[in-house]
This record gives sequence, C-alpha cells and structure tokens, in this order.
Amino acid sequence: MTTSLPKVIRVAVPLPLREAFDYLPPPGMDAAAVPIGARVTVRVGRQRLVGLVCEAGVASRVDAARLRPAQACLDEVPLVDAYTLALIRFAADYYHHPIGEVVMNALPGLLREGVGVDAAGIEVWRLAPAVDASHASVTRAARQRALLDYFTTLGADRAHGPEALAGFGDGWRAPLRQLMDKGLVLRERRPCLAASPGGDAWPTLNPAQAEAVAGIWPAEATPVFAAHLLEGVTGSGKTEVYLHLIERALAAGRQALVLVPEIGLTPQLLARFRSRFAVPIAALHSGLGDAERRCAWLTAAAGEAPIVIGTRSAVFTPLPRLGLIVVDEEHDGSFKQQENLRYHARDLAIWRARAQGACVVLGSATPSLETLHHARAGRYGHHRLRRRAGMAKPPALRLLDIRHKRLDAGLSGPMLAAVGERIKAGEQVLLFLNRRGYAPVLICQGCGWLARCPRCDVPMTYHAQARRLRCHHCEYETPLPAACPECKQVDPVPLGQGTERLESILAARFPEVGILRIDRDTTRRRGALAERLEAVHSGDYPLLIGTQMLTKGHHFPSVTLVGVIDADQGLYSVDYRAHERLAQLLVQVAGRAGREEQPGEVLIQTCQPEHPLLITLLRDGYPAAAEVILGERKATGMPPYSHLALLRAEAPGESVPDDFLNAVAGALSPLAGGEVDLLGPVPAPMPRRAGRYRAQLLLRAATRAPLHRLLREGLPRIDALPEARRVRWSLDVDPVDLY
DNA sequence: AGCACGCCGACT
DNA sequence: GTCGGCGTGCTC
Repeated sequence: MTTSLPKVIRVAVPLPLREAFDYLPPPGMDAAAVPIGARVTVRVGRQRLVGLVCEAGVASRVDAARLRPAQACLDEVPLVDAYTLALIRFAADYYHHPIGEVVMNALPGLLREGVGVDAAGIEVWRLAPAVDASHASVTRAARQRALLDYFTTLGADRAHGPEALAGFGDGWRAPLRQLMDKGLVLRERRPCLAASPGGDAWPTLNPAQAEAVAGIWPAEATPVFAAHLLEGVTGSGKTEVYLHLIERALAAGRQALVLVPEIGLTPQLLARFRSRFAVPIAALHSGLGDAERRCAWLTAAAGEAPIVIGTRSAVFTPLPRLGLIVVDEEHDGSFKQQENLRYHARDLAIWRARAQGACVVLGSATPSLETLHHARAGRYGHHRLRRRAGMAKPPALRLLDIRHKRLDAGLSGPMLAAVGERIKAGEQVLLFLNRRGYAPVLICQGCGWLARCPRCDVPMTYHAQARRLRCHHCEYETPLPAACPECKQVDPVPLGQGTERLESILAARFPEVGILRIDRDTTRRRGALAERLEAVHSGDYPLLIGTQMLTKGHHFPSVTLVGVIDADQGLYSVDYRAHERLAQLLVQVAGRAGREEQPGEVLIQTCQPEHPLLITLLRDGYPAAAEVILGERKATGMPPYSHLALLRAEAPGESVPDDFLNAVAGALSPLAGGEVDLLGPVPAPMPRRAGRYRAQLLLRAATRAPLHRLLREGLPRIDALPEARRVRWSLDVDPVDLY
C-alpha cells in the first residue's frame, strides 16, 4: 500500500517569515486547480489571513499531520500574473525580505485585505437636473456654495470624482453630503476608468528629441528588452520624448508604465498625458482613496489601461502587455523605499523590463552615478538632450566666496545686492536653504550650553514663530527657555540660519516686498503646498524662500535669480553620496531659473570656492562633475565600483545594538570567504534617535554574487542569534544613504 | 507580526 | 493564594 504525498498549495502569508507556507487546497478543490497568483484565506495559528498562492499542486515540504486546508480561494483567475509573481519572488530574494511582506507592498490595500475584484466602480457626483442657479437653499454655507458653484459652472452633463473634488480641501465630503441631502447633487457609480479625452496636437520634435525617440524605439518596432539613459538638461523636453515613446508602445499594442517621483505626479502632468492620449490612463499615487486605487490597479492588471502612471510602488502593478517603462527623474531618492521592504523601484523596473521583454528608459538631467556607470559601460543606450527647448541660454552659475565676509543672517553683501537688483527690476528671486526653522542651534553666551534633544542628543532647532525648540529627528519639543538651565544667564541666542530667520531678515531688509516661504512648516496643512506653489505664479511674491522641497520638478518661469545660501553642508558631510547629491541639487535648483526669454543666474555661497567638485561642476557641468565623483568612488571602492548591504540595529540599551552586530559579524565572518568585507559595527551617524541607540554593520563586496550568497546563508544564522531578539534590526541591500 | 506558554513580583 | 510582567518559541 502506498500513501502518496499530499499535494498542496504554497501560500505567501503576510508575516515576517522567510518561507511560504504549505496548505491543503480549500474544500472541494484540487490543489493543482488552485490558480497560481490567486488569493486564498488561510488560518495561521489562530489568526485568519489573506495570502497569495505562489505554487500549486506541489508535494508538501512539511509533515502531512501539520497541514491545514486553506479556507477559501478568493479569485477564480490569478489576481497577480506570472510576470508580477516573478517580480515579487525576485524582490523577496534580492532584498532578502519575507515574501509575504513583498506581496503586501505589491497589492493595493483593499485587495490585500481580501476585498473582491468585481469592478464596482468609483463614486462620482453630478448636479441634479434643473437646479435653480440662484442656489436659494444654500445661502450661508460657504463650502457647500463653493462646491455647488463648481458643479453649476461645469454643468449637469459632467460627473466629478473624488480626484476633482479633493481640490476643495480636506473636508469636502461633509458639505457634499449636505448638498445631496438637499437634492441638489446626485451620486452615481462610474465604471472604473474612463478614457481620457486626448485630442491635443502633437508638437514636432526637435532633432535631438527625434533622434532619442528613434534610437530608443524605432518606428514600427516590436519591443525587446533594452535599457536607455535619457540625459536631458532641465527644460530640454524629456517629457515630449516619453510621450512619443508611449505612442509607439501603444501602436505596438503594448502597455506603458511611467514611474515618477513622489512630488512628480502633479495634476498638470496627468492633464498633459490625458490631453494627448484618448485611452484610459491609470494614475497610482498616495492621494488616492482605497477604492480608487483598487480600481486603477485592476484596470491596469486587466490590460485595459494602456498607460499607468505612478510612484514607486506602481512598479509592482501587473501589466500583461507591458512594452515600455519610463522612470522619470531616475536619480530621485523617493524611488527607494526607506522602510520595511527597502527596494529601489528603478532597479526593479529594469529587472522587470528584462523579464518581460520591455524597453526601459531612465530620464534625468542629473543621472545617478550607477546609471551613468552602466551607460558608460555600454550596458544602457545613452541619449542626450543638450539644449533647452525654445530657450537660448542655460543659467549662469557663479560661486560667492563667503570666507571672512560679513554676513547678514547668512547672506553676503553681493548676494543681498543681487537680490535687491532683481527685485527692483520686477523679477522673481528664489533663495534656497535646506534648513527649516529659525536657527539650528540655541546657545548660552554665558557658559556655552546648547539646547539638545534629550532623546536624540542633537541640537534642537529654534522655531521663532512658535517660540519653541523642536527636534528635527523626533517628535520632541519644548517651550523656548527664558534662561540657560546651567548658568541662569538669560536669553540664549540663536546660532546659524534657517528659512524662518532668512524670511524675517529679508522682510526687514525689503519691507515692501512680498515673501513666500515654502518648507515643511508652511506646508503642513493638506493642500497648503499646492496653494503656495500656485501663489508663486501670482506675481505677489518677488521673493521665494525654500528648502529641498522647492528643488524638485516645479517650474518657476519668472525666477531669474537663484541663491544657494549654504552649499558647504554637502561638501563636509561624511556620507559617501554627499557629493553626488550636492551636484544633483545644485543643477536641479539651477534648473528652476530662467525658463523663458530671461536667462537665469545662480549664485552659490561657499567657504570652499576652490573645491574641485564645485569648480568642475561650474566650469564643465554635471557630466564632468559626475566623472570626478566616479573617480572618488573608484578610489575609495564605493558603489558603483562595489556592492553594499547595510545591517542596521537599534535598541533602548546603549551597548545592545553593538553587541548584536558583533555577534552578527562573528556569525558572518566564517562565511565571508575573503570576498566580502565586514565594515563595523560602527555607531550610526546619529548614534541615538528618539531615545534608541543605533549602530550599523556595512557589508561590501566587489561583485554581487558573494554578497548575496553570504546574506542567503547568513540571515538564518542571524535570526537564530539570541541577541537578535533584543534589538530591532533591518537589512538594506544597495543602501542609498548610510543613515 | 500575533499569540500562547511559562516562570517570577505586588495585589485582592 | 492569584494577576500580569515580557522572554521564548511557533505559526503550514
């Protein structure tokens, strides 16, 4: 008598477990009949979870006695296609992350929770027929009135989804409900995704653009895997190249995926796509409601949305007919997820394109060094757009030596004079300072005491308007101390510059001039950033002050002068990527200026005017600066000339992370085989944060294979260390910063 | 991650 | 005498 091994389904469950679990098929089903890529509900311990079927009809790896049947199969057909499942598997493998948690990243919330896929559509609202235009029943409620005016202006023929109404601020649902109760507005359901109007004219490409398009996707071609770098200075018309490439992909019957940075997915960009292509376009971004997200995702997965535009996580969207992936601003840090599964969407996009036989285009004015390195080695096609479309001159960059100069709130005489001139000429000025608050330090002049965060050991930032000290690394804040707690001398003084101080100094200096400050403090409220960006174009604010926030994507056509208050932070930093980031930042911030007939000027204050990086960047531009930085990386053996993985650990006890990482180093070094360097453990750049001590261990190897072999063999040993349960630890493969 | 089991301090 | 602290181990 033979007992055949039970055939099971292998299910990725949303738990931090390295392996998928085996289950007997749901009642009444044959294991081999359960669709791979379908969701099932299973019991794990005593909890009920939704998991994803990775394999079906396979022999179990565990004792038959331990097997439980899955409860139910939620999808008749695979929710996740084979390509996407392969991507999920690869990501779990490459980032050494539990597969169930990778699945969590790949699925929209509702589907993750087991909601059905029957496309119920999304809510839309329209004006009821024959509504009295005087709105007699809405007299005093301003928000209802604003909504009703909007509905009336656009007429009863048009229905409006949550996306359109979100422009009315956070609480638009309450006044809308009032309007529905009064019978003025009707609710209905719209099937998932309607086609965009399209219809806009297609401008003729300039020669460089045409050459790039032809080089990346020749007319009438069917796609095969290829990666391309599209290096185009700000304003050179990269988006137009993308649009033409997408047109070719659609003509070949393929889908296009466009990945953009978090702040890059603006209504303007979407409008541009929608006015070009008369097809359904699925937009996946953080502002979507759960139902909308599920809807857009399902439409894409069904192959019914030929174009999908989204941020980082959109790289996981199933696209059965994928032919083209565009990664716009590929150097942008938001493509790297910095928690849980620490994946890089650009890198996964390239893997995915290869696996699915698609073409991938990485676009940037300031490509990452990794991408440049691949392009130089001939692994990626390299296409350049050197000229700004329709504009004569790129902005002129100039260094201002501020050594031994009298500074007024960090502003040198020449900077102030230049600002004054531009304002007098009726032009707009943007001052960039990557530090919010009034001053980064508050110090006692009597004894040198300075206010530190008790949980992070770093100086607290003084916020003048709030009259409080805030830690920028945790939630801690206190009222402004009237006197030094050590020596009792009154009025500790602010030291250094923040955007708030810059604003107050400039307000005193240019009392008649409108100043607009854009940083996290002035844009905390939902919609406030959009309002302020709108205000930039109103002409009421000749002076703009901003942090990092302002350097990305937004176009300020009437800005003719950009002032960089402090370029030196990026020169002194210990992080190996600081120079790359500084070069990208300076070029990107310069790109905000002089987009029209007026040529722009960029003034950069520095104490290191002879620094080779700055000299090269100003004289020869970003590509030359990138060469310099690549040389530094080669000399120090850092990426792209090596491969890194970073183990981070934190715990409330001071020596606990270090003890853990020492144990890790002990467990890993016999496996390292001379091919992987174990650097550390060392304290993290911020050794204490939010009351927890932090340390890290860096793994470095010349090639990927031994590094990943070490991780594959070593992680189970780390899991087994007794020290491991006393710390919170995480692994970051290809870390982009060592914080 | 949950959730149980398990062995040591302050409470009805 | 119990309630509950969180260390340890398991979940197909």
